[in-house]
Amino acid sequence: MKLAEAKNQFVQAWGTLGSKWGINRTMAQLHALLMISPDPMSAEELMEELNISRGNVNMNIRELIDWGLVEKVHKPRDRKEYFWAEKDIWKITKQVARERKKRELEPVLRVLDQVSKVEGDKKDKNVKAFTDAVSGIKRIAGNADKAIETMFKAEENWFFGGLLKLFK
Amino acid sequence: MKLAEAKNQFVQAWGTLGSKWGINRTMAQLHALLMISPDPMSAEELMEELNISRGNVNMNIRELIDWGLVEKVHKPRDRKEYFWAEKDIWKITKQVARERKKRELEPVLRVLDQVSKVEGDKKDKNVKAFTDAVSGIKRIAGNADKAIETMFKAEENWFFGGLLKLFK
DNA sequence: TGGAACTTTCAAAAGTTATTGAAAGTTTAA
DNA sequence: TTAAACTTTCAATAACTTTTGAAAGTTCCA
Repeated sequence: MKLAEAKNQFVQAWGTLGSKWGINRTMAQLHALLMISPDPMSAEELMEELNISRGNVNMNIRELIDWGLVEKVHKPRDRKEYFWAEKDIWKITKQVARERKKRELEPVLRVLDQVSKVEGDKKDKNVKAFTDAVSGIKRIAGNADKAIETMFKAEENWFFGGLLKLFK
Repeated sequence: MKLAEAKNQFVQAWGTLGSKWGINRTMAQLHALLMISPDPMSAEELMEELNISRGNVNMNIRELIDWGLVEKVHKPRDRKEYFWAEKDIWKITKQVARERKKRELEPVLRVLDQVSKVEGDKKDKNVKAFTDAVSGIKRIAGNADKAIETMFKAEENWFFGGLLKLFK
């Protein structure tokens, strides 16, 4: 397989994966493209490679910057902005986990705390089913939370070594 | 907080969470409703609680059944179908992980295997950046895959006990 | 200061996904 | 076999999300 073809397939696959996990397809494709680019890329190059408008590149790159996955870089003697993506997959994984935890897990945990204050007869099977379900979810979500926190502090080695040793 | 209000907030929160993770909001809401219901519910009850059409209930319940999270149940002397959801959060977690792995992780791993056969000069920095990125992703994805496989075999206790002990 | 080179914004258009509801299909029991 | 009670399907449409592109904004430097 030629590099151009391989790149293309990779960018498509990353876009599809992203969209199945609630990430804008274009944002994921931009990220894919930057991840496999040894050099920072300009808006023009990104527009060109993905056949999308300047506005679209701008918005999605901004979002990637907001997620902490991409940075602007400036080349000396060049007014254009270039974009560079973190390439260490372990750092990317941690960063995505950190953001999703903050944006999605934490708000739900707050609601769970609220609703677990439900008042009512503990003998009522409806109340019991509700509180049982909520406390179960809180328990697992709280543990997922701790797991992510630990991951932030951990070395890549912990994941590729320690965790897997535990598994076998 | 009254049960009715708490239920409502929970259903909304679960729906929002689902939609941010690529799961149809209605499907997630139906799941939430069934998780906190001590008894199986009929299509009518679900339509009523969520203010949605019969067709919509039917499609999304079918999807939940397909994900292995909900079952049809029949009551004696009643032609109606009722729906019941698994309530053990550990089983739900494992089931969701299993399905997403099959539907989303595995297809990507197949593409990664394909594209890592890229031909070309290993000295070319573009080829190098590409193969480095792809092999990094394969490595982490393969490990996530193993982690999920292990989770399938594991007891809930492994997660709530062993894993967390390792963490501290 | 003016204007070229660039980036950002945002309202409208296109594209995608979810929902409805009516019609078709199925099952049950008399 | 019939018809009532229920479920399923699917084309139309509504709702939502993404993308465009032209206009506005910014920055740089002659």
